[in-house]
Amino acid sequence: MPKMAQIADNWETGCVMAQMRIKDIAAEAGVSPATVSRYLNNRPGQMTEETRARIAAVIERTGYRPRAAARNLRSSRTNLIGVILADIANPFSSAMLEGLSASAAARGCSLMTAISGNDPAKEAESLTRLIDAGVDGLVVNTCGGNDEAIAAAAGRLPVVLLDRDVADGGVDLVTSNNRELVAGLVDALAAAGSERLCLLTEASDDSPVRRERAEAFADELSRRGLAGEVVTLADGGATGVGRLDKTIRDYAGKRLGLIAVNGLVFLRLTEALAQLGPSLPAGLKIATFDDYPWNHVLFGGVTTAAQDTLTIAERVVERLSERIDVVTTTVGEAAKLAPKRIEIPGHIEHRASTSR
Amino acid sequence: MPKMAQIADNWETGCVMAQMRIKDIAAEAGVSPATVSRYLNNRPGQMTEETRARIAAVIERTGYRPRAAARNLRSSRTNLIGVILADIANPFSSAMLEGLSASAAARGCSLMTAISGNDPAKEAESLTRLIDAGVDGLVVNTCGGNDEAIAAAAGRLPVVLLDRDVADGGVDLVTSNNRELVAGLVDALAAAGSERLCLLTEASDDSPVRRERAEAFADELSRRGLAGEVVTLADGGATGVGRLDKTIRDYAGKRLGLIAVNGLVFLRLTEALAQLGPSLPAGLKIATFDDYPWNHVLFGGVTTAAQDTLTIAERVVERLSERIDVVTTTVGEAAKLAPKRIEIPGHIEHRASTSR
DNA sequence: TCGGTTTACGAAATCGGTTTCGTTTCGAGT
DNA sequence: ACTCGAAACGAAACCGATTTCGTAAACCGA
Repeated sequence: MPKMAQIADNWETGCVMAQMRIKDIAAEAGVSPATVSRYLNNRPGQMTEETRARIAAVIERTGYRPRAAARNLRSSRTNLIGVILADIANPFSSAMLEGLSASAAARGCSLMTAISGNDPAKEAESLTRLIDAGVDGLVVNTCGGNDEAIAAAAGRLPVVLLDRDVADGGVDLVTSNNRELVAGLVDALAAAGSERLCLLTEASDDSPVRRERAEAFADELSRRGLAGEVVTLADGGATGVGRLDKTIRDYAGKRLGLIAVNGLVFLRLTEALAQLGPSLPAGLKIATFDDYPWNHVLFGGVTTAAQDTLTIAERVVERLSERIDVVTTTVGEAAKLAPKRIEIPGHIEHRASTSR
Repeated sequence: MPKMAQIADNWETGCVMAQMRIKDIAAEAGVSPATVSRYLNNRPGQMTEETRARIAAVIERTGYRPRAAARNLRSSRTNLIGVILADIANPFSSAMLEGLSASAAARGCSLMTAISGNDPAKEAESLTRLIDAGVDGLVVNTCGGNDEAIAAAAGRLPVVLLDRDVADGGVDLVTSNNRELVAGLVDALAAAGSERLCLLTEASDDSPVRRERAEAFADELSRRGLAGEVVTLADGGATGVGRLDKTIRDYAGKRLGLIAVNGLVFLRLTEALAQLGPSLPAGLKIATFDDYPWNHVLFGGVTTAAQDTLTIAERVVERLSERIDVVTTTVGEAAKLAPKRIEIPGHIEHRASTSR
């Protein structure tokens, strides 16, 4: 007769049957807790096929599930991945979360998420909260302003940066190949006959991503000998729209091509264009980063630099797993993985807004 | 001299200093671990102000953080809230996640998230994975098809449903006041002069939310003596667009008013309208559920039934906390909270698409 | 000054797994 | 048949906090 946990009768009674412990299973199967543990984690130390079957049967029958807290305590591993996102309203982040969730689940891990809302203080707080909660590793899409804290965290546990790098750069980073995407959009506009190109950005956005895209844009222009500039919009609706409006009017009919550096800027561009009329002014071509759903619909389709979010997510989790394995395997400070920068190719969705 | 953990020297050496345990802190402060624990959880049993200060000083100096796994094991509480979302691409879900994250953090909890992607199998798997991970409670935005499993889960731990109910209904639910929102949109269209109203839905969407909105729509029409119907689009782009297109052409010029039952349907509506021309056909008025960013921009602004996502999130966490407190406080099956349905009022954003 | 009640705190049990280490058993080689 | 090495498994320590229970000191009114 097994020793029962709590109030519970366990079997064929249909009643409460709360909380079996590993020793109950062991007793019922006529083995030791250690053996059941080995079964649960299919450990190298094999066991008789018969033993295995007996344990399996008992677990099946009782519906036993090991308590994670106990396991975590002893093994100091939680199978939890912490994710800090700067801005969940951004579809890039949503898509990323879905991808991360799937990739993590495939490895038996769950996600603990925190959202900074682009607030460095919240981000810092999330960092410590997730670490305190005992995550095995951390995925950070930083909003900036915590570079030293993040680097410090990366010294204490596996960290992989998502899309946005930190200053000193000693941390793994997975990102899109922004330079090639910029080149692709410039290609599309040039092919559509644009002679002068503008990259539209926001003043408040000083992220490495924006900077990288702006630099690539400038390089690309000079490489091709095209005219153009980076137009920085003031923040807050009105001014930005006014500025845009002016730019567009100035160049209307002059084969202008516009690239929105991200989806938000593109929305503001749309707003400005709406004042001119619902279809694109003649000769104006536009393209944008970030594959938002409305890009399929607005202006009959907007040419878009789409990131391969699923692959990015998969590689982030993959890299994080590598680090986690290294940490839990190796002993000292030996065998540290060198920080790595992983670029995932995106692609250009050619749509009506850059047709000739 | 305190007994040190692991390799670590702890103080003013600037070196590794890994992993202090509560007994190290206790030893260094000259008290027992029990007292330190009381300090950490500021327990009723007070301590001398001097003792408190001494412990605080040691913790401050050493940067000690209690290991969550150990705490979880003993107290069988994790301060983790599980969240299962059906479709993260939906801005409603993103907004909800942000709200939940904030509300949970305010209560010292973290979020474990899973995304079902509208796949019942994934949802079921997420359910067990989160429960196994030891979450204190669960927030579920179900995709349907797991009603019994969810009800069963609600019997074992606190569960609050988000936006979508389950069949038998014995579970807490927080949702918007869909009936009033429907009435508000009908109001807006009627005020704009629409004589015949259609509610556009998708065949594949058989969610309780859609049903509730459809019923409310029918009721509202008959209450006002207005003509109208629920138009169900076939799924998959082309057919749906064609059907829409036909509906619109049939009624064009006849003071037709359209309501998209959700943001996705609205996008498809936009697609169909794009074929007719970029501005709304004369006499056609439109309105939609879900406050997506593009609603501000398309057609000069689309009248929208906006849900109060922040309040919904706050109330979800609040209700869940209540249940968690009850569970951890009371002993037997006594003092069970009765299931509760909480409706959070939303509001109508009146924009250009329903101006006269 | 003396019983009686708080208050402050320590010793030790406890949560439920994992892991180490040792013992027994089994099979193969000579 | 006997030895030896590997395989299968059990006993007990262990992870690091919380919590119960007990005790000594402080307080307090009569």
